[in-house]
Amino acid sequence: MIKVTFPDGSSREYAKGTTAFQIAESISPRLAADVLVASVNNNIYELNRPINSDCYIKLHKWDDNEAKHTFWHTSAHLMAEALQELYPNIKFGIGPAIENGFYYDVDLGDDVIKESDFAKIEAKMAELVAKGESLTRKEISKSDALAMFSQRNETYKTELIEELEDGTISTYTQGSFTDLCRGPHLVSTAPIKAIKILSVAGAYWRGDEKRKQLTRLYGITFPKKKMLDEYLTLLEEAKKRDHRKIGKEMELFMFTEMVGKGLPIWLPKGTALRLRLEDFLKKIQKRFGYQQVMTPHIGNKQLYVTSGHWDHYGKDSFQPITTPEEGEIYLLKPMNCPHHCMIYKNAPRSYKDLPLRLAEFGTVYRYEQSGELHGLTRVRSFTQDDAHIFCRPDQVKEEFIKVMDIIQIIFKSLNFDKVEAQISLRDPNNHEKYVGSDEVWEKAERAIVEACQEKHLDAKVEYGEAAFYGPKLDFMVRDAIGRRWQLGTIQVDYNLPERFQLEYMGTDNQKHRPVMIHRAPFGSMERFVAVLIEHTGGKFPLWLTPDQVAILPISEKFNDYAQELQKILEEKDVRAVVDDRNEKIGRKIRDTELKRIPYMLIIGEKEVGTKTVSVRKQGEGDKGTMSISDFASYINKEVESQMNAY
RNA sequence: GCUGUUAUAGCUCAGUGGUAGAGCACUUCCUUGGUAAGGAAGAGGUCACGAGUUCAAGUCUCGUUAACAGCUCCA
Repeated sequence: MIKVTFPDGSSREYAKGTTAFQIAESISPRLAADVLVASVNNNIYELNRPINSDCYIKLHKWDDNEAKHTFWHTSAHLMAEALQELYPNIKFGIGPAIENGFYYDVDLGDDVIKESDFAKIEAKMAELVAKGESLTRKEISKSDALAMFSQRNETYKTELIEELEDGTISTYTQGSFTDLCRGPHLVSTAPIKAIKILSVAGAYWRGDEKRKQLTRLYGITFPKKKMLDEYLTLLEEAKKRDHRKIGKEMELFMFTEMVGKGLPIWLPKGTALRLRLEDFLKKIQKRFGYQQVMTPHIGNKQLYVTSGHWDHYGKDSFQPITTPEEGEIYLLKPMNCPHHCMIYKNAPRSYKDLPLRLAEFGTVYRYEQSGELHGLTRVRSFTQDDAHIFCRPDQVKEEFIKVMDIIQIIFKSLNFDKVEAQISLRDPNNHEKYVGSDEVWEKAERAIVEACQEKHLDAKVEYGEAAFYGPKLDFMVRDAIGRRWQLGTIQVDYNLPERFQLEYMGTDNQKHRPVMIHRAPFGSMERFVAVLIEHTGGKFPLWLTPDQVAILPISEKFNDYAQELQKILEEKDVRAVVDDRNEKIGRKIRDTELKRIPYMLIIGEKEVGTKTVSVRKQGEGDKGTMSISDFASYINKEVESQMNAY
């Protein structure tokens, strides 16, 4: 007998070799029907795998991620089986479960899968599910695996097998389809009741641009049709928050082919919003001892040769600008740091001058690959809320922590609660990619890790993600459909001070090298505003929103009073617009609600007579009447409390 | 850059090789109203751009440009 312990602490005895499914059955038929996979001592087990020793068990139903993951992994195999029947010459790459669904990378030879083929594939998958095929696992030796897959001409699979260790290789078979796979899987495809192929795309084999591009087919499945419908509805809803859609609706920014792709144009309302964000940060930076600077949009090529950027990015950038004067070469600036280094060098610096914190809303130009451009989140011209802190080595950690504080203030005051932090370090296997000595890198990496520990920041460490000149700490948030974007960033740099020969005079009357910290709390104004739009669905906080109040006269007779009111509010720093159209009040309210303006003032005979306003809040309805000055101070108080939240 | 998809009025989108459409927005007129769409009329088009097939192309083919999803990249 073996002793099986359950999550609630209770335990039962079963015969050796009992399966998780039998255990579920022994508890309740309902559980047996719903359970998809089990964790046995924290390893995922198929339901039909015998359990041979005492263990801790957790039975997973759909709601557990373990179950979803297994469900989708099996669905990937099901899709592969369908593809094998539909495209006999197919070769398989890999087919994992992902956060929402699964994909399979396949080589179709000369065949092409188009969106119009999805229905056919879905139908074939459903047909296979109806057969009620079960999945069987088989341990297989490396030589047998190689023989089996090379006989089938599965070159991608054999490449994978070559890298596996003998004794750890297994296959899963359902129907006529056998896949190299570690598992685990559902015991049968029968629970897969709702199937949707989502999209098709190219994907490089093993993520390598230089290798063959395979066809990647994305899909998602559910145990119930209703769940699929709900998921698709959720996707539709998320698309309504897309910053590109809202940006157009609210007239915040635009693009035009005539100016060029990836070159955003800020419209008046978007500019107002952005300037308010910039002012907000400037105020904080002033408190933290920063000084604003301004530098040109181009710089001499020599500047970037010195910084090292020319070597690293010269070929993949906007190409140099030449002048009528022979030999003059300029580059559009792709970052502000070299300019700021020159500001540092403009005067001899003493240890007493440090830290020197130079801030600039610096517009930079980067030649992003055309397929990478994306709304405001990835553009070719953008403005960094950049600053460079030049400090003594002993000040690095303290300065780093102060920057973390600024970033926290910003995220907190804008209610960004789901921010993920990531420490990006060197790829330990490939030091060639980076400039600077090992010693300097280790020092910088240690400073970041220690700062995070000191601030109790739960940051994920990623190797190989560092910039070529130094390690960094990034703050990421997700957009409407779950894609991650980097916003705030802090980077320690021992490299540029070296290259630019930056110095300061120490207490010992000797020259020393300062350390440089690059930082941008928003990341870029473009990307930050994009993410802000998606987080708020365009309903910005009162202090930020371009139009705070809409004045809605009941009829044209009250338009004059409305104009007067607008002026009074403007004098008290309240941003108001008047809707003087010849429309009924119901219509004006509806249109204003849809424009996401936070407050509406309805004025008619009553209000004109008593010098009052009838207040309506967006999304909440009628709030009653108050005097004009009461309303203005009410708005100002709300703005103030939002801005002083930090 | 690569794979797939898309491009028709300011916006959202119909359109079967045979006279270019709808709703919203816009203009004018009527209506002068009390908390989410009042009524009527009008104007608005190089069907992204360039070739080709055809008696005839918004529609079919090819190329270019841009956008969308993914891959790769992201100083």
